[in-house]
Amino acid sequence: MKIGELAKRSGLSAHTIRYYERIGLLPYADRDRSSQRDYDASILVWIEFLGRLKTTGMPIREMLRYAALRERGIGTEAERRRLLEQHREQVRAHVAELQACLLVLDTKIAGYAGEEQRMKDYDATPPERRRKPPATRKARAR
Amino acid sequence: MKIGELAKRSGLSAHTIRYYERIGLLPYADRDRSSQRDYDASILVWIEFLGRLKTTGMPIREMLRYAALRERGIGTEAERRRLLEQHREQVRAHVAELQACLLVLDTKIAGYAGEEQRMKDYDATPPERRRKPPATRKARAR
DNA sequence: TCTTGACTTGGAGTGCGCTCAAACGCGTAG
DNA sequence: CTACGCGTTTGAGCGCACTCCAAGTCAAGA
Repeated sequence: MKIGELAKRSGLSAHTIRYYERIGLLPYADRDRSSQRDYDASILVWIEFLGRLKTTGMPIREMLRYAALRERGIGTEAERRRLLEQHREQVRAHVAELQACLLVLDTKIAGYAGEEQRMKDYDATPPERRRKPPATRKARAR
Repeated sequence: MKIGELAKRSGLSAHTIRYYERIGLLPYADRDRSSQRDYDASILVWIEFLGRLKTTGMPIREMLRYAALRERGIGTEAERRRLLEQHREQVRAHVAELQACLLVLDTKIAGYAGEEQRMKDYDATPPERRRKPPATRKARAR
C-alpha cells in the first residue's frame, strides 16, 4: 500500500503520515525500488490506536515514549502498561471535569430558556388581562 | 482589586488577563489614576465561566462571539443560548468519544495485565512441576 | 530620598501539531 | 514520447493560545 492509499484508509493526510514517521510515531516504512513507502495493512491498527491516544488528549511527546517502547518490543510491557494506566486516569479525570461543566452549561441554558419562556408568557397574556400595556416596554436588566 | 490579586484569585496569570482584555474576552477594565486596572469581584464569575468554556474545548474565537453578545447585553439572549446549546452538543459528543476510547484503553491494559499474570504464573509454578526449566527461557513473541 | 515591587504598554517569542512549497523522480496510459 | 499523477525530500510557514521581554510609571515603606 502506498502513502496515498494509506492516507485514505487511515484518515491522516500523506503529509501527516510522513511527519509522524519523521518524528518517530510511525516506524520507518519500507521503500520500494523507487524509494516510495510501501505499507503493510497492519500499520492501520497502530495508526488507529494512536488516534485514540490523540483523541483522549495525549500529547505527541508521550505517544513517542509509548511508540519507542513498542519499537523496543518485549521487556517493555510493564512500562507500556504503566503509561497507559496513567493516561487512563487522566482521561477519566478529564471526563469527570467535562461532565461537571456540562451541568453548569445545562443550568446556564435553562436560565436563558426560562427567560425566553417568561417573555413568551408575557407576550401571550390575553388582552383582557393587559388593560394598560406600557407604550414602550422596557426590557428587564440581566 | 488589582491585576495581581485577580490573577491569584482567578488562577489566570496577569499576562493572560491582559491578553484576554486585549482580544476582547474580558471587558476593558477601569483604571485607577495611575492607569492600573481596578477590578470588581464580579469579573471572577465571568472568568470562571470562560474557564468552563475553555475546559470543554471551546476555541477562543467562539468565546469571543459569546463575549461580544454578552457585551451587547439584552436582545442577544436567544443567540447566546443557541451558541451554548450547540457547544453542549459538541461536548456531549466528545465525552461519548472519550468513553469509547476508555473502553479500548481498558482492553489494552487488560491485555498487558493478563500477559504479566501469565508470566507470574509461569515463574510461580512449583519446582516439582518444573523438573527441567530451560536454561535460558525465551520470551514469547508479542 | 531611595528602593522595592507591582503595575503599564507594544511587540516579539514559544510550543504544539500540523501543513505546505519547491523542485524533483518514477512509471503507466494514450 | 510525453503527459499525468503520485511519489520523494528538506525546510519553511501557520494557527492557536499563550508567555515573556524591554522599558517605563507609580506608590508605599525603610
